[in-house]
Amino acid sequence: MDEPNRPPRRQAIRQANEALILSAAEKVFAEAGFGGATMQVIADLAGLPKANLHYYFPTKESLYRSVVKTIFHIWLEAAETFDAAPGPAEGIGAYIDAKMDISRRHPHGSKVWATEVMHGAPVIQDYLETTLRDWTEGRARVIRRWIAEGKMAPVDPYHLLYMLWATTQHYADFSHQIETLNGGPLSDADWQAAKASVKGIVLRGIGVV
Amino acid sequence: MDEPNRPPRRQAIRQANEALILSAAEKVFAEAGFGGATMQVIADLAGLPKANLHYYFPTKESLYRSVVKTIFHIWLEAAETFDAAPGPAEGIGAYIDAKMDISRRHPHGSKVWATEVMHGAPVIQDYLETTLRDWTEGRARVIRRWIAEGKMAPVDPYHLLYMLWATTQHYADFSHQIETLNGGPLSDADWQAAKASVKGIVLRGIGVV
DNA sequence: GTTTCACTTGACCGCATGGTCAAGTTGGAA
DNA sequence: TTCCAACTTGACCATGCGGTCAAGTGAAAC
Repeated sequence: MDEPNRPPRRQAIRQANEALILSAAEKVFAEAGFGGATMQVIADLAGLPKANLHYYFPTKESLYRSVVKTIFHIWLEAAETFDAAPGPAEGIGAYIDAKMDISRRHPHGSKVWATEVMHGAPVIQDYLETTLRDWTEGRARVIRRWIAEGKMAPVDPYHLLYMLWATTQHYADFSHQIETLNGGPLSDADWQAAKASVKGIVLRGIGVV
Repeated sequence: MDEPNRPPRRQAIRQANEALILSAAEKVFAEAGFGGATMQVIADLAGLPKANLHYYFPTKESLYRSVVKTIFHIWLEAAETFDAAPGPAEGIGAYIDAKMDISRRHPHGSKVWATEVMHGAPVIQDYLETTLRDWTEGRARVIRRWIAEGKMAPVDPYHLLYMLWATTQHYADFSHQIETLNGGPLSDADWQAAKASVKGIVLRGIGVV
């Protein structure tokens, strides 16, 4: 972006504080929603005075916006797995793995994104209409090609993608419900089983393996 | 419950007003979250003075609680489809149909539920631990029986149920994203296609049809 | 050493919001 | 007709919140 020339020490402090605030904000926004979150609580969690938050992020909304964009870009990176794959077994299998890993490592971000979309995407509507639309159409083309090449069953690419998104993000967004039914947090083995189950049903469902 | 003896005319007014308020509250809570929703906005949407809301629902939280319980009971009714079915093709197929129909007819309620669970289920935790846990264990038993009878592939019942919940509710919770990608609201035909896609992938994925 | 400027922070402000209240109004029992 | 309880409603209050501000502090440039 447009980083002004800053001495390295200062810049390090800035980056560290911004990361601290973003991390705290992600958690608080996820657990309380935008309206329920307060700058004071975020400040306390970050270990900074409230006024300091407003120094780095002028308004609550600008802070929120940064949090939402962070998770979105993490997801976009997971897209890489989709592209270079020779067929659906590898491409979709790896995409499920990648998204499940993100659900495990960034559950807060996923929840913030979900809430944002449920509220009508007031701050990232433009992303939906540009970046996400392009990305989705691109993958849909790949899926249609695989179908044409006889590598998978003829399913609607969009509804398949919705199923992938829904299922993988469910493990982040509804983690509380899952953990309640599971009698506690998911272990490493539980996560492996979850990934295997999802991949098994989806891949067999689209005629692969 | 414990309805006091009330003259029929009065009771009709009461029921009508409560329904009016609940409907408005469901929409506002879904679109703004608990913290973002205001009693004033709900009152305006219901066409009643704010003080009147507090007459029927003493606090904002009690109103919210009623909204959450409403959608939960609607979902429980959809469970009926699961029980009497002779096998997974009919049982799970009908369950998907039922839940997709609910997503279409009650998108607001689904969003409120999703937000509630994402926030750690502060007001319905007991429901998760009792009603939902029992329901889930019951269906898991049915699925295991179907597997034992060779009627479907051996998949983990819980992860299968999570996939069903995630996928069907996605069409309600992420309706805004779906409509953006779709270029507008889903038509009757779109919904039919969605149901067919979901059923096709899931049923084939568990070795049915 | 001096100056400068990014950064820190406690105190403060205006406003919106959930909730209250007391004065009505209405429907129905006697 | 009388009376009571259910219901309605505008005005009001206390609180918590996002955001501001002005007085600091300390690291780097000269």
